[in-house]
Amino acid sequence: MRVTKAQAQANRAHIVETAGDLFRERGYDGVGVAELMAAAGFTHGGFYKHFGSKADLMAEAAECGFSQSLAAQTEPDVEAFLGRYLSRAHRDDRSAGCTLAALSTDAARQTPEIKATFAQGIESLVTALSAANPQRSRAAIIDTLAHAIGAIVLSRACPDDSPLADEILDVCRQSILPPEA
Amino acid sequence: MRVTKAQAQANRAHIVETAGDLFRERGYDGVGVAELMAAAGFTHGGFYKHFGSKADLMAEAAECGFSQSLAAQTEPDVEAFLGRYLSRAHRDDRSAGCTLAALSTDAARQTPEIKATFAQGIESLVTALSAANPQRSRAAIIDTLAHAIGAIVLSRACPDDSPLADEILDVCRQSILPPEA
DNA sequence: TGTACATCAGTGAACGCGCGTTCACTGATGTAC
DNA sequence: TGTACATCAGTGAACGCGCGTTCACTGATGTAC
Repeated sequence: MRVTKAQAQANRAHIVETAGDLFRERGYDGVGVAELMAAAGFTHGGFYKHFGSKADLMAEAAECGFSQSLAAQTEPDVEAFLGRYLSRAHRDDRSAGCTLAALSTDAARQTPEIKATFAQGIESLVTALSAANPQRSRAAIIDTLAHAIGAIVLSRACPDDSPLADEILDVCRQSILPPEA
Repeated sequence: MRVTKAQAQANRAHIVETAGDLFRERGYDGVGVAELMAAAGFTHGGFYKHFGSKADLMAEAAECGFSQSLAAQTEPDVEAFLGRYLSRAHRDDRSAGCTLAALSTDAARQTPEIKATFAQGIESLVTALSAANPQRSRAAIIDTLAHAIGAIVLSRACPDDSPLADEILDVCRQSILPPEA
C-alpha cells in the first residue's frame, strides 16, 4: 500500500483542504477524524501518519484556509473584497467561505496554538488589504473587517430564507460599501 | 425524592440558566448533559423530566439568555449598551456575556428551531433598542449591532492578552462609539 | 383535619453509539549493493 | 541496471471513554375521601 513521496504529500494537502471545508461547514466538534478522512478518500487509520492529533490538523486547516483566502484575491481591492464578502453567495456557502467568519467563535474555545494561528491569519489579511489599499488606515481596515464578519455571523444565525437574515446582510452591505457602489 | 411544584419549577429555571452560562462559555457541543446537570446541582437522570432533548434545552437557554440581556438594560440607551458591549470585561466573560456573540456561529449549524429562536432574539433586541432610541433608524441599529458583534467575535479569536485582540476591540470601539464618549 | 393512595422530581445504573487514538499488518516505494 | 531488503503510507480491527438517552426505583408531595 505504500505510495510515492509526492503522492503522500499531495494526499496530505488534500486531507487538510477537505478538513478545512468540513470544519467551516460544521465546526471543529461537528466533524470526526473518521468522517473527515473518508471525505478525503481514505480510511481513518492513516490519519496519524500525517498529523499528531486532531487539534494539529485544526490549526493546519485554519492556516490553509487563510492562505486560500489571500490567494483568491487576485485583485485585492477592498471594495471588491467586501462586495464578495457581503454577498448572499458567501453567507450561504460556509465551507468555501471565510475561515474567520466560520470558525472564529470555535477558535475562541480552543488551545492558545489555534488562537495564535487565527491571530496570524487576521494579521496577514489586514496586512494584504493595507498594502493594496494605502489610502485606508490599518485601523479602518480592521474596523471594516470586524464589521463585515459581524454581518455574516449574525445573518447566518437566522433561519435560511428568513427576511431578517437578508435584512441584516443588506443593511450592513449598504453601510460598509461606498454609497455609489 | 419528590419535590414541591414550585421547587421543581425553580430547579428547572436554574438548569436553563446554568446551561446558558456553560453553552456561551464552551459552545453547544462543548458541554454534555451530565456535566450541565452536575453544574446545576443535580444528577443527569432527571434531565428528561424537564426537557425533551438536549436540543430543546439549547433553544430554551438561548431564549433565556436573550431575556436576561434585555432585562439587564435598565437604561437601554444605545451608547450605554455599546459602552458595556465593547469592553474588555464583556469580551473576557463569555459565560455572562451576549448570547449572540457567543453562540451565533453555533446556531448557524443547528436546527431551524434554534435558528428561529436566534432570529427572535435579534428582533427583540433591535426592537428594544429602537424603542428607546427613536432618533436612530432600525437599519442603523442592526448595522451597529452586527459591527459590535464582529468586534467581540474577532477579538475573542485571538490569544488572551495578545496585542491584536485589544487592537481590534479598541479600533471598533472608537469607530462605533461617538467620538466624544 | 387525618388517613390512604397516586403522582412524579430526582437518582443512579445501564443502553448503544461514535469519538480520538493505537496497533499489527500489507505491499509498493525507496535504497543499498 | 538488477536484485535484496528496509521503509512507511494506507488499511481495518480494536482500545477506552464520554456522549445522549432510557429505565426501574425512591420517597416526599399532592390529592381524594
